[in-house]
Amino acid sequence: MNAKATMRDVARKSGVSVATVSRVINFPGEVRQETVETVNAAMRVLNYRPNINGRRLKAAQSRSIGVLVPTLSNPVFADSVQGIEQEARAAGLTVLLTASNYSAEHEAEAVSTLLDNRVDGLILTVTNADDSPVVRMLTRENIPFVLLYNQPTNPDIAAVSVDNAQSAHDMTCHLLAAGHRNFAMVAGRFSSSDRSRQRYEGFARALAGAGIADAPLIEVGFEDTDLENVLGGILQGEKPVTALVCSNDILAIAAIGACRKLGLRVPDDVSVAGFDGIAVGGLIQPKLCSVVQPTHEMGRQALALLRGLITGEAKPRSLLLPHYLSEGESIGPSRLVTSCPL
Amino acid sequence: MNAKATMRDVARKSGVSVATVSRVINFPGEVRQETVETVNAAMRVLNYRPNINGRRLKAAQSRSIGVLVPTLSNPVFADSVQGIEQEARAAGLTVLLTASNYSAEHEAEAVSTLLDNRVDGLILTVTNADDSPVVRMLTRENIPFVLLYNQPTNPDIAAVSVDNAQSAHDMTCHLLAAGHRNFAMVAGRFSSSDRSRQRYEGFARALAGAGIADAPLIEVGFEDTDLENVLGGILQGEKPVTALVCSNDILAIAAIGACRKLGLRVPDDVSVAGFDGIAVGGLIQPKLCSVVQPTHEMGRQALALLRGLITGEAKPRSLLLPHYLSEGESIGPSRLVTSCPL
DNA sequence: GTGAAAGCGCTAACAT
DNA sequence: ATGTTAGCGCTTTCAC
Repeated sequence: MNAKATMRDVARKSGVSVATVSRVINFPGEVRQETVETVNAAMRVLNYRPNINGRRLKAAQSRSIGVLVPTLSNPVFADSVQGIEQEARAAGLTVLLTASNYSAEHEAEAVSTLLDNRVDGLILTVTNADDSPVVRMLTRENIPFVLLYNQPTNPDIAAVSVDNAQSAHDMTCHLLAAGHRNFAMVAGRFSSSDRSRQRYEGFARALAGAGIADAPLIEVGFEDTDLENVLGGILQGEKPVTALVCSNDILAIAAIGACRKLGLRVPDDVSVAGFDGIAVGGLIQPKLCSVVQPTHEMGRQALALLRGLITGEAKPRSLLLPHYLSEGESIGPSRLVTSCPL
Repeated sequence: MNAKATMRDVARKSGVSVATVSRVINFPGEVRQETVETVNAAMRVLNYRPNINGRRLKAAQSRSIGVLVPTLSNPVFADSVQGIEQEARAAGLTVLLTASNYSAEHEAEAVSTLLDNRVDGLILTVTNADDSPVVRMLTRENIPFVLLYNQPTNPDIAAVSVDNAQSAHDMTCHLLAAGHRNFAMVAGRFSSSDRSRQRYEGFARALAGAGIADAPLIEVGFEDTDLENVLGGILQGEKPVTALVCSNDILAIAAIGACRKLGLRVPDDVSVAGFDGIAVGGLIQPKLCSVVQPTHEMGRQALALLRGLITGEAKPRSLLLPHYLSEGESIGPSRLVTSCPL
């Protein structure tokens, strides 16, 4: 039925030319008031809706942006997408969304699809910002883009993140100050997340500064929710770990669950620290101690920066947003501190 | 620099016509092998990328779909979007995402923007499926769409959901069976969520069946995370509520937190039930007892149905997917059950 | 197997 | 203030 009225139909119906209709839509000020009304009436009657594809073809820009995140299942990403989407809506930009499932292959494909869609720019989280085919492609093709959560070494790459290494360092020092000496880190696969690696580096550096060199690193897949087996060994050995630093909150929450199953109390027997500061961390028992990132704000800022890049008003730059340690009951003093004052 | 090679550039470079280039892209079988290779080579050299807007303008369909959810901050929506996105990617469809923040006004605007983008169809969760300007608009404009989570009365509207009333009924019966007689429901604003209302109806019906008529209803905004004040009254009065049914898991988790702050133990003093079955519910202590919806699968099915509607192979229909009660420790016997066998 | 040309719906000179 | 017209990049008859 409603075979989509075109501008011509509107023009015909209101007895003007298509140019005038176009003007009514884009620059109503340049058209006589009376004509404007006639045309608007015709549009309403015909239930006219401009075909954005015609416009885009002409304008050579789409007023849309692409967003690529590893997954929406981790609230840290969902929240920033929420922030991006809000800002984008306010700016009249359409958001095209895709997820990579932490796979570098999917990343490349997904970005390619986004580019096929002629997005004006992209916001994305890649597995490894310092060695990314996607980043190279975008740079080569001269497409405005902003990395989110990634913290690239190259300062000429636009990025919005927290200082991953530094914040992991902070968290580790916090645990050292609580008397812990026996550490382990549970980290998402480095090959899937440079953030995870950077956080590990901060962790290791803090320990090195305290003269601790033997903290085990446990890399896990991002789907692993059952940490019981993998943690059993280090938590129950003869030199049991008392402080578990996790590279994100999802892992931390899973770790707390695993501890419990192993009959260990958190934080009495083992302290658990997380990363990201997702909302549920504050709702669980014990409240999760975490490095809080301003996720929503990061999304907004990423979009703001991207808009600048698109218009050419901004140059690519790395934004390091402030992080902080949330208060939380998942961290306590080391049970092994007996007679050894720090 | 890279002023975007067009099909003409490729044609010129490879000494053929644009028609042939187009064929190489769309029907390589119809072109001589040798030509195909020449053209492909030219495309590679020129770093050619088809302009989808030209194609869309011509084809009058966009191979894109719009997705509208209340928020991405609730995992129940984030997860289904994840499911939609996965399926869409597999089907070569682009996803345009927007959020309404539970506002009917935003809904209308957002859908309008999506339609401006000439999406082939939409998947959306509206505040009230039975009285929705958006649903009317889509129906009028004859745009394929599938409601997600909404459970409309009209069976001719395509929808994918669980049976909200029935599942709330199930949950309430479960609590009745545990000996509870003093109920309250904590529900998201009915004006923002028809699901919430439907769940309340199931709740009320179950209680009516048990001869209980005075269970308080507490409607809260979707941003309310602090339930302490609002729950204090009913949990500590002279006839304290022992069973709290919440219209979603976020509320339930917040409710458990509130109980704790009020000095009440869950489930010893008060049982708390949730809705949705989000993953974190299984990670908190006590494990949340909830009505589980197959969120991811619902997203996938919604997309599958939408695809059918778009191609015309399917007719609109309401899909009711099975729900189940998760095991959880947030529900226990009523502490008031002393000598009163059910 | 390949090319010429029309046209998708829109915008923007340019003309009146 | 309004109309005419030439494309934007692509697909698709229809010829050859």
